[in-house]
Order: sequence, then C-alpha cells, then structure tokens
Amino acid sequence: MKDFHGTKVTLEEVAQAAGVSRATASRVLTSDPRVSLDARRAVERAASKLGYVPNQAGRALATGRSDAVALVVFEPTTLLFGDPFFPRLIRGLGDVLTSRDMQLILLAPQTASDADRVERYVAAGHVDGALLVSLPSAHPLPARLASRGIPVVIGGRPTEADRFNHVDVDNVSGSAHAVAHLVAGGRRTIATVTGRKDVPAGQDRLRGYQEGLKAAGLPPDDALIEAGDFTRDGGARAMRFLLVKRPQLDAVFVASDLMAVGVLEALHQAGRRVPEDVAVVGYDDDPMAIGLQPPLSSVRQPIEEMGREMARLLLDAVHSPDRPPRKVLLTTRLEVRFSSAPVVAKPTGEAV
Amino acid sequence: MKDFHGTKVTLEEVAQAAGVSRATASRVLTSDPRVSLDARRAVERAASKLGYVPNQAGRALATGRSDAVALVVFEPTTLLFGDPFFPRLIRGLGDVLTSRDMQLILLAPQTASDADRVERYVAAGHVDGALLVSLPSAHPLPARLASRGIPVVIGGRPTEADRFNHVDVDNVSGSAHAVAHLVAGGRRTIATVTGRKDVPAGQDRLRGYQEGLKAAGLPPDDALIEAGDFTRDGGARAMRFLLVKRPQLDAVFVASDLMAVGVLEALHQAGRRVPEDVAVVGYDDDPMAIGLQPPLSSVRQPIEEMGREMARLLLDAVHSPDRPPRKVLLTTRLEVRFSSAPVVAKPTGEAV
DNA sequence: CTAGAGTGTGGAACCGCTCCCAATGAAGGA
DNA sequence: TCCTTCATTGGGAGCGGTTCCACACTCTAG
Repeated sequence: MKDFHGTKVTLEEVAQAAGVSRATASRVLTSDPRVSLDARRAVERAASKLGYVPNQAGRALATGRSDAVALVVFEPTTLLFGDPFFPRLIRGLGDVLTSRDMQLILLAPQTASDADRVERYVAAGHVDGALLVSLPSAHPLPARLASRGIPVVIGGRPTEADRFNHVDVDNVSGSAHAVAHLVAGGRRTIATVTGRKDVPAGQDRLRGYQEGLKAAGLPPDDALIEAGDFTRDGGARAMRFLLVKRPQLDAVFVASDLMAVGVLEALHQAGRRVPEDVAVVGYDDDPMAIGLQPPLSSVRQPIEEMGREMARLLLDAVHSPDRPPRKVLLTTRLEVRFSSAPVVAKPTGEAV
Repeated sequence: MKDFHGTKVTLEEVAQAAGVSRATASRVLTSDPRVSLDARRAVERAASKLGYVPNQAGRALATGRSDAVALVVFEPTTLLFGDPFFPRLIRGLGDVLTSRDMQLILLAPQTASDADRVERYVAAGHVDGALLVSLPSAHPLPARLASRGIPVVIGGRPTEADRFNHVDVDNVSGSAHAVAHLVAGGRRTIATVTGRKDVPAGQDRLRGYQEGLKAAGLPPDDALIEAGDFTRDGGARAMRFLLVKRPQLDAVFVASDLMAVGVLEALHQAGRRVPEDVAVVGYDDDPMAIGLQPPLSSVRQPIEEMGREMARLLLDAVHSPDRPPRKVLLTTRLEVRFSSAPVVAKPTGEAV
C-alpha cells in the first residue's frame, strides 16, 4: 500500500509537509501539550503519510536518554535458553517496561572479554540502565557501572548487598520451609542437590536446607549434600552420587526443578519409588512440575513479580539518580504435590 | 582503582587532555591511519586514563550506522526459551557478528502491536538490518522493512522466496531421507507428527514425509498424519491420537526432537517398545537426543552454519544495499541411532 | 632554489532531534 | 484604549561524534 521508497524521512520534511516549524512538529511527536489542535492534526497527518519514524540517534543525542534498558544475564547461552526462569522474568520485566515504552535488550556475556564489552555497551549510552542477574559473587561489573553513574538493579543477592539496588527472593526461608515440610511428612534422612555454589541463590538455598534441618533437630551430614549445576544432567548425576553415599536417604530437596527432573530419572533408574521410598521437593515451580511423574512439589518463586519489581526500581533510579539504593525481598510459597506425600504407616506394622 | 566520578567524558575532553584537536582524537579512535605516532599515543593514553567510551548516539548520528543487527523471532517467549534451536542459531550468528564487532539484539514480538513496534524500532535506526526467523507465512514485516530500505535476511523459507535474502535448510529432502531410512529398516506403516502448519519448516517436513512415502511406493494415509506444535506435550498428545487411529503403525517420523520426547513418553505409556515395535526418527538432532531412552535417531540441521550464513548475508546487504537478493540452501544429515534400528526377522519365523 | 607531492592537523559543517528563549497575536482587565 | 497575561510558534543553540576541506609543513625532483 504505502511505499516509502527506501528514503529515510526526517522531522524537517514532516514539518515542511505540515506547514509548521521543526520545533512544533517535534512538540507534537513528543506529546507536548502546548500545540494548537490544527497544528497537531496537520503534523500527525503528514507524519503518517510519510511513514515517519523518529531517528533514535538524533533523539538520544538530544535527550541524553535511550529509552532502553539492558538485561545482563551471566549464564552460558545453553542454560539461558534451557532455564524456564528467564521467560518468566522477562515477562515480568516486559509488563512494566512496555507500559513505559521502554525496550529490553538482552545481553549474555559468555567470557570476561564479553563482560568488558557489556560495560562499554552500557557506558556508550545504548541503554539508560542495567538489570543484572545470575551475577557471580564479587563480579566487578556493578561497581564499574555505578562508578560511571549508570543506574543498576541486581536480581538476587549481590555480594555487597547495601551498595546496589536489588530484588531478591527469600531463598533461605523458602528452602527451610521445604525441609520443614519433608520433616512433617515423616522424613528423617533428607539429602539435597544444590545449585552452583558460585551463585548466591545456590548458596542461600543450601543455607536454608541446613537451617531447616537444624530447626527440626536433625543432624547435619555432609554426605547428604551434593552439588548440581542447575542442569538436568547435573541433577541426575548428583542423585546417583547421593544414592551411593547414603542409600538409606528418604527425601531430597533439589535446588531447581530442572535438576529435579534429572533426580527423578536417577531415582527411577535406581528402582526407588517416589514418594513411597523417597520424597522429592524441587525449586522454581516450573510449569512442567505438574506434568512430571509423579507431580513435583516445588517452592514457587514470584519470578514475574521479581521482574516487575526490578523494572520499577530501575526506572526509579533512571528518573532520580541520587536516591539511595533500595532492597526488595520477595517471599516464596510451597506448592505441595504428590512427590512429597507423607510416609504412611505400613499395614504390616513395620513402623519407622 | 579508577573512578570516573559518574561524569560522561566526551571526545572533546580526551582531545584536550591529549593536546590535539577533536578531529585528530576522532581519527585515532576510528583507526584512521593518517595520524602521527606521537598524536596517536597521546590520545590513547588520555582516552584510557579518562575511561572514555564513545557515545553511541553521537557516532550513529554522524555515521548513519549503529553497528548492531536485530534478530527477530516470531515465537512465544516460552517456546523461544524452550527450543534448543535458538542457542545454536545465536552461536552461529555470534561467530560472525562479534568478529565484526557488531551487536546482536534479540526481539521477540508476541502480538501484532509488538510487530509494529519492531518495525518502528528497526526503522528508527537502532539496528542496521534485521534477521527474521520463525516468520509466519505471508507476514507483512519483511516487505515493510524492505520498502524502508532496510536490509533483511530471512531464516527459513519465506512466502515470496525470491524477493528476500534467505537461508534455508532443505527440510523436504531431510524428511524424505528420514522416511527412506525407516523404509530401509523394514517399516511399512509410517506415521508422522508434524510441526505447526503455519510455519514453512512444518509444511516442508510434512511434504518431505509425503515424498518419502511416495518414493518408497507406500500408500498415503491421512490418518497417519497428526499435527503437533513443536512442544513436548504437543508431541505426546499427537502420538496418543495416532495410536488410537492407527494402532498398527510401526514407525513415526517426528518433526522436532522436543516433540519426539513427548512421542517417546506416549509410546512408553502405551506399552510400545522402541525400536522393536515402533521406530522413531526426530528432527533437529538436539544434544539431548543422544541421552534419550533409547538414543534418538534424528535429522541434523546445520543450524550454526545457518546462523553464520545469515549473518554474512546480512552484513553483505548492509554493505552493498543494491545487490539482488540471494538464497542459500543448506543440506541436512541423518544421525542414525538406536531408536530406528531395523526390524529383525523373528526367530520363530513369523516373517513380515 | 623552487614547484609539486605528500603528511598531519585543525576548523567547521553536518547528522536529526529536543528544548530554551524570544516573539507574535489574541484575550482579558483596568 | 492600553497594558498584562497567556497560548502558540519559530529561530537557533546545542547533544557528541565523523569527515570534508584547506592549510602548514616537510620532503623530493627538476
């Protein structure tokens, strides 16, 4: 229908076509109220007829803003695309960002030089601020960005918790609750497959597990702790180790649902029934958790809410740069399903 | 160590610190050879001391380029992050793009208004060109972008194949080969779980299946065709339908590995042994195909290569906009594993 | 010794947009 | 009727780079 014949049309041309000055045309397009109805209509008509789209570079140069924020994910690409955490997070971010007409730009630095590139990218003004997730402990990036005056919000618990805006899920209490639930179901030898130890969420979930045991008066046992890496295969591998080290275990708390899939497979292969022999609780409440065999109990994190909160915090920081850093802590909820059903007293009377 | 005290440093300041003009400083930073060694060194020192990063908006405005390209994925976010296709594609794109210092920007329009937003985003000069994948048939976006003179490369087969640069995998012959392989293994009642019918890849794989049957002289049977949607659950559902409609089937060609996972589950639940009772061939050769029970035969697409080729085509188009559209067709390879092992003549002599 | 050909360099003109500021004219009040 | 006030407008100065162009200078060759 319309053909813009490949030429970039500028504000000047729109103004000319509408018979007004460039300044007035600009006002119309930035929704400045001080424009007469006539002028407004003329400009709008001209703009749509010419297929005008404001040039980003020009606008950014004049305003000093880019109307975009970066989501910087420190994960190998394969994990990024495997982990259901990210679509949920992005949905939450999107809720807030699109309502303010802001673009989300995804950056996934894989190497140290990539991380430098991210710093330059952000410092070059491509974006107005950065959202950082899966940040390894003590990574220099947040401080670097902050020293350049770039607003930053961290998802998860940063190393220096008070220096930066951050939104975290209460991983410790979420995990402790999961353990308490297993204890309440009659389990006594509770193992855990942890996440990566270099990620705060992994550390916190382990701590919650330990606190849960302690609260229940159960003895700690390092052989019941096996490190996973947030992958399905890693979960299966960890479970196999646990079964070798502590064959008598009767429950496992797994630090992510993806790993829990591997755990269930490993248990199945080892001939253990879930939940009769071993109860399993996962973490994340991935949609697939319901579809697993048996349906997986899981700690539900408010990830969409986390995204929304991160976006809000960042937009606030962009808007008023001198506000001191804020911290938001979100609570989890345990979704109880069949994989952690309580032990039943056996008919034969062989009590536990 | 270094603290840039939150102020943006400009080229002017670098030039001043180095005792040269802005022009000379700019030459150094754009690797223009016509600069004396002294000046070059002075500018480089000043730049690194001040932590200078060129402002993107200023540069883009002056050069008319942004040194970034968009990857536009027409998929629901959940699929985008579930499908292992994308990390591989992105790796391939990255190979070429990072070597030319170009940024990749991921856009995943979910709605029609998102698609309009993508058009504006690209037209605003955020990027120098666009890579389009999973494009629904007859989507107006490529033509819209082309009419604005924006270089475009399509991954997969576009509706009007000759108007646009595109890189495609030969889905038809790949699928036909898979069927030929099943026939060679002694299978005679070969069903298929298709992909989404509105995606060219889905259409082509179905066509390849049909051609494969025809080439083998097997009769077509619509009841052996069941639509999936490229998800695991969709695959399981489709398989269940097929088992009801044609219980005697002895092979299934599945248009993606993710669906094949569901297919294997459904077969297992129905008590069919793979490959003894039913042979299965998937598509994509997802890394997990090897780990499945049994290891899954699969048509391997050269996805990384597709990404590289797409990036090359786009960069060429950015560089020389008047070149006529080109087409690249990549070939597949069948990875034969245990899930499609041939039927063996039974010891009892009950020949086929 | 001088014209001609290179080198490096700085001044200044853009790139497209926003926004300050001054100017205009109409409306309202004294 | 004249002066303020207010709404609307256009001129023009940037924003931070790149690059054209002219200039100064050095170095050869005639």
